[in-house]
Amino acid sequence: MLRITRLTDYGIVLMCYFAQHEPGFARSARDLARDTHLPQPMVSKVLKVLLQGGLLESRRGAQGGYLLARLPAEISIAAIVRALEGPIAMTSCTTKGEACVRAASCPARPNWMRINNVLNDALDDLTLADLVQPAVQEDDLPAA
Amino acid sequence: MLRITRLTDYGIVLMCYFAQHEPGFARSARDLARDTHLPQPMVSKVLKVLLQGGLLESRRGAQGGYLLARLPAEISIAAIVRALEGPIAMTSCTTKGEACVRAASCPARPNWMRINNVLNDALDDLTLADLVQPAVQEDDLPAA
DNA sequence: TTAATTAGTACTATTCTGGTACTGATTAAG
DNA sequence: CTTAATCAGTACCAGAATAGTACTAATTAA
Repeated sequence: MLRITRLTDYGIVLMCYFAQHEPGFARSARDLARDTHLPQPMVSKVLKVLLQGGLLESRRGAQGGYLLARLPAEISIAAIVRALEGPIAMTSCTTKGEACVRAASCPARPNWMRINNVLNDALDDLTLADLVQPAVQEDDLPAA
Repeated sequence: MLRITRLTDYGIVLMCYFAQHEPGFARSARDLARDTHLPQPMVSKVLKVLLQGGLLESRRGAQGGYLLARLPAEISIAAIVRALEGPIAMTSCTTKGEACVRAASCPARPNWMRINNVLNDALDDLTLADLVQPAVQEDDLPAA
C-alpha cells in the first residue's frame, strides 16, 4: 500500500467534511471530532497543520473554530497531502537528493522524477469539489 | 511524503537496472547488490518477492540468477508496487473496508475510491520502458 | 562431489507513528 | 471585568512496523 500517515488520512476526512457544507461553515475542533468520530487531540493536531498550510482559517476564543480558507473547487488533494506530509514523492532521494549516498550509482535516480510527476499531476487535478460529488459508481473501483 | 517501504524502493531500483540492459540479461543477487550498492540481504529479499509476483524469473544453482519475466514495456510501475506492497491505496479503509469502525459515519469513505483510482491509473500507465528512456529534462520536475 | 546460488524462516534493534497530557494565549459573552 | 471556551504550542510515551541480519535447506552447473 502506498502509505500516508494517519494524520493525512484524518486531514482528508476533515476537509471533506467541511466541503460537504455550505461555504463559510465553521466548527470547533471538539465538534469536528465528535461529528467525524475521530480522536479529539488528533483532530486538533491536524487542524493546526492545515491552518499553517493556509488551507483553513481559524477564529480564536469562545465561539471560535475552523473553516475552509478557499472554495472546495480551489483546494486540491495534492495541496492537502503536501500540507501534512511535505512534497509528494515516493522516496526521499528525490526531495533531498544530496542525502542519498548512492546517488552517483543509482540506476533509478533520474527516473523517480517521472514517477513523482505522474503522482503530482494526478493529485493536483483532483479537488475537494470532485470528491464530494455524490455519484460514485461501484465499477469505478481500482483494477487491483 | 507519500511513503513506500524501502523494500519497494529497492525493488524499483533493481527493476530499472534490469531494464537498462538487453532482454534476457541475468544476474545473481550478489552481483546485483554490488552493482546497485544496495545491502545484499535486502536485495535477496526483494528479488524473492518480485519472483513470487511473477515479475522476475530465476535460475537456481551455480551460474544461476534472476532476469526480467517480461519486456520492460510490459511491466508497469503499478505492478512492481503491487507485488511489493499489495493493492495501491492510500488508506486501509478502502482495501479492507469492513475493518474501519468509522465506515458508517466517515464523510470521506466513498471518496477515497476516486483518489485511489487516480493513483492506480497513473501508475498503471507508467512502464519500466518509460523510465529508462534517457532524456529527463530538469524543467520536468514536480511543481511542489 | 563441490561450490555457487536461490529459497525460506526466524530474530532483533531502531525508528516512527499515533496518541495523550499539559500549559499558554486569545476572545466572546455575561 | 471576569469567566469560560477555544485555539496554539510543546513535550512525552507506548506500541507497531520497518530495516536489516543470521542461519539453514534445496538446487544445479561444473
